[in-house]
Amino acid sequence: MAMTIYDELKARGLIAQVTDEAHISDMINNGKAVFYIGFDPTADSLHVGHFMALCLMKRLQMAGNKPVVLIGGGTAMIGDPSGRTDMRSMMTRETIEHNCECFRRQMARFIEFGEDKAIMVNNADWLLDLNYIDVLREVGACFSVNNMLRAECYKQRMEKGLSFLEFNYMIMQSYDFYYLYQKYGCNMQFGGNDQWSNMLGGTELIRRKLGKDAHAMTITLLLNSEGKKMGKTASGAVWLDPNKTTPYDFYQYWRNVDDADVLKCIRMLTFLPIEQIEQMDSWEGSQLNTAKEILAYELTKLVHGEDEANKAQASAKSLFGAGADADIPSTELDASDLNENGEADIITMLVKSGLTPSRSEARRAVEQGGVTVDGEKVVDVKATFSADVLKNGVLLRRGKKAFKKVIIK
RNA sequence: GGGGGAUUUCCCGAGCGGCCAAAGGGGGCAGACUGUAAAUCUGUUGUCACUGACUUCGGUGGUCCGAAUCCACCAUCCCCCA
Repeated sequence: MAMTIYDELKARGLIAQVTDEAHISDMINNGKAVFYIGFDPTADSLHVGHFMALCLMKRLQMAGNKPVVLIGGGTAMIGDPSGRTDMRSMMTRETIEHNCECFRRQMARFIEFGEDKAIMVNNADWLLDLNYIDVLREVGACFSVNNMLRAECYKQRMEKGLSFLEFNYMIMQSYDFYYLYQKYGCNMQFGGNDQWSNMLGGTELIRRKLGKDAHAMTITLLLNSEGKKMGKTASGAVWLDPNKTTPYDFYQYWRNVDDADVLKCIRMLTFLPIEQIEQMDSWEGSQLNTAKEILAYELTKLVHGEDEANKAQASAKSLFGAGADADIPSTELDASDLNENGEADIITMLVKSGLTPSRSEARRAVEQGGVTVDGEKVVDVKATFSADVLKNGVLLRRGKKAFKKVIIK
């Protein structure tokens, strides 16, 4: 007989903490859960962490449960201090609203919304109108500051200082759960592992105010073998928005994960059947390269669609191995980029193509032998290429992994 | 409200009034080695018109031939007392 959804989540290593395992597995296995996950619109695109949560929603929705997507238009006004060492900069209302809108659009790709399907709510709709004194009397009385201070999520901040504003985040999140429980019969909350104490605040509030049981479950954070959050690069998060992280870069991010992390990623992020994943478990050495390819392809397909996944894979293959020229992102130069002899110099090409952020860095890259044009290493910083050569486009490569086709109009 | 301390390049962190574009570490980038991995070793890491010039050390003024280093004021943060 088929694996239950709860067992599958567990086998994939997605479940971190639960309030009551027996009860929760019964609910979600039998489609009795109305669950919510909150997303604070702190940026104008979702990232990999959100993606995991969305996948979880999708899995549970497929098992007959009802998802409630909560956009934190109200809580974003406060800022969640969990796991942070400093205060978030305050966002304006306009930014928050803009971000909410971006989230909404992206989510629609993953989750089915509509009658009897998933619903989306924004806590700005109820939090913004709250009256301070009423809230204090109604829910403030249910929270023990002593307990809150003991919560793990505030620990780090106790060292550096925690503003009263942020201290209230937990109360607002708890209030959300309380509100959704009453309005939509939402009986369960899911979230990242770092949300555990905030989530328990909600179940506790519901118990105190209504005498009812509500449940919480957290998703394991996707950490790499060094214990750092995955989905981050030196230049920031790996976004789901193709304008912020191109499908090719997205593909490459996963294509390049450490050996030690591939299987974990496949297990936690893809929808490949678990039996198939078990087989890969025994792979080792360079065989893992295939696993990485699968991971990168599957995820790109989920996020950007099959066409983009194929394109990204084709580009990668043609650049790294043998293979025909495929879609490689290109940069066009125009006459103003040429010198008086009608030639473009290598430094300009590197900067214009975005392969290098400054001319100094471009110079260094060349000096260190990290630049090739059509496979030929460029050693001279002053090297130039004539318009004739560039007319057909050349493949400019910086290091092993950064490429651009450069064409002159 | 009172007292004390801090603010340095992507991050942490050193920095004597001239030898400071600023030690060291982390991270990044590039090279070698590889499997588009890890580990290791090497180089590099403000900008540009690059054997030189220019702009940086919370902000604004000042002292001085000369300031990241001294003074004044402002801002922000931390700690202790209330």
